[in-house]
Amino acid sequence: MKNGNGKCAVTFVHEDRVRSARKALHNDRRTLDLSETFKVLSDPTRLRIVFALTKEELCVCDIAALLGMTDSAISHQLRLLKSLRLVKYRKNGKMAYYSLDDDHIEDLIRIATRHVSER
Amino acid sequence: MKNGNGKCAVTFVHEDRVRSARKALHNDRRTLDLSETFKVLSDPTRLRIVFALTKEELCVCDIAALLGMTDSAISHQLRLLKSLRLVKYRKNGKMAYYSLDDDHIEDLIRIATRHVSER
DNA sequence: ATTACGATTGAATAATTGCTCAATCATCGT
DNA sequence: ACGATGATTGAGCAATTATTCAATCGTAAT
Repeated sequence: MKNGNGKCAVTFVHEDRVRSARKALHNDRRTLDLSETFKVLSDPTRLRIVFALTKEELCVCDIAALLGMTDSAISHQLRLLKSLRLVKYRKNGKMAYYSLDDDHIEDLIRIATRHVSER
Repeated sequence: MKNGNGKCAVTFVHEDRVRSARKALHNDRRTLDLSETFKVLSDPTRLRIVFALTKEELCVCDIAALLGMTDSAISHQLRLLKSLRLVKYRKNGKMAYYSLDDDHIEDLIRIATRHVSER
């Protein structure tokens, strides 16, 4: 008989290892928070925004000019970055000045850079 | 007249800052590589797989049992993780044993964890 | 008050993505 | 050789997502 249900025969699983590995799992809330943090950095546009903000405090308009995109597109992405606390902003008159909110972000980028440049 | 093209009036951009920020941008290849690395960690299922593999070397079947998913779904995700060199595997008979390929991954998770747990 | 402009927002669209299902491959045991 | 099993693969579907477009908000200047 074919093993049609897409699951392995339970008796052949390494039960001890699975039980041990289970301890390394986080709760759903934590797992989701982590995945969202990585997700916000998983878009090239948002990454470029972050790169730019490591150097300078910029307004929406600056970033749009720098990346050759519309203010609207940038504003949408900044809202995401803001909601996950990667960037913060201050308002001055009509302008909104954005900057990085968290030192960890640069660390994340540094390590990921090391990962992609090796081998 | 309304500013209908979605762009700011160029004369009001902070040209000096934009020029400075431009230096922080990476080339497209590097930016894309980085974003893909973050993207592979941006899915809860893949994150759980990585968590599990920090503790134990596991076969596809083990991971499927641990996460309560089909072998197929896990295999698809492992292929992604493998293609971005987050995991490696060795074959032994019918089984494929997966493990983490890179120390940086655990660093990434540690720092991201710090980010989400603060504040 | 009116006008202009930087910024934000919501709806719509096109593209991407995670999973399922079914088929297939590779290997082991008989 | 054959059947069973772990693993892989491709097509297809539902859900998510990045950007555009148009409308709107808030502030500054006249």
